Amino acid sequence: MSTTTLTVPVTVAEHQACPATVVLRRAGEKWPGLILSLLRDRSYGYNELDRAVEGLSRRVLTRTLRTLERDGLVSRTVHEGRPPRVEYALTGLGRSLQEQLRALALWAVEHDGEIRAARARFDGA
Amino acid sequence: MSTTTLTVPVTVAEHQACPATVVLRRAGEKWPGLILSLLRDRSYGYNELDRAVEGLSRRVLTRTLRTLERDGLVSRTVHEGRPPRVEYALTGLGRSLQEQLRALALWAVEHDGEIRAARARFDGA
DNA sequence: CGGGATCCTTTTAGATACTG
DNA sequence: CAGTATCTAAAAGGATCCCG
Repeated sequence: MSTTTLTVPVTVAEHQACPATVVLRRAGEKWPGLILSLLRDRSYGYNELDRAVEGLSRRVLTRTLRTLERDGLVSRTVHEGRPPRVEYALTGLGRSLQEQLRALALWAVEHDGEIRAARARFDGA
Repeated sequence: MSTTTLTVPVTVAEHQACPATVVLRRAGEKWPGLILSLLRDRSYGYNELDRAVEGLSRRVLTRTLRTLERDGLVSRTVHEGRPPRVEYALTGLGRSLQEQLRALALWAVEHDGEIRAARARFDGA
């Protein structure tokens, strides 16, 4: 059994360079988590994603997909033909991350009541 | 055994209101994750945190602590005396979230190489 | 259909100075 | 010691128009 030691970075540079920080920040962005959730069930075309997610602008959708692709989380496959179709799907790495994010999402849903209660208490006082 | 179904919100409003989104966004902010990591081992005083985290401005530190406190993740205890001391510590809820975030951080560290390789591939092409 | 380019608004973070 | 107030900078998100 292997033990992984996770040291806490304390300087700005270390913190910013830490892979954990980078992943957390990416996950905390507005759309990537939602895109990864959708792709969990099946692959999507570009406009299909655009329609599936109301309120997401094409600029941001494109930027989000490029970033996910660059990080190896999502694959982009071009199918020639009429009309052309570009297919986005989770990679193995993407699926792996999606599962981690899902665990965090489940935590959030489970503890939502506690958080709301804490806020009510704080705001009341 | 209970089954929790996690539906994917598709509209902007749903997505923004979803507790999972809120938690992810908070976790993705620049400092909360680091603060929670530090508090995992022991409690800290205000200036102690300020010194421990190089490059974090007091304004942001205060705001971060207030938010964590409001969400019930961190407790703030005032010890009267000379000099006065305010002690910040994880609550049970905070500890619970910290463990989740730690799991994600471990994932990030484990898969950092894959992500970097994917980026190199993408940038090369 | 599947984008890229340009311009603008909102959100988040940081610098600096001051206070009970 | 433990903050607050004010102001500025940077990053994320969005609207709109154009193109192969």
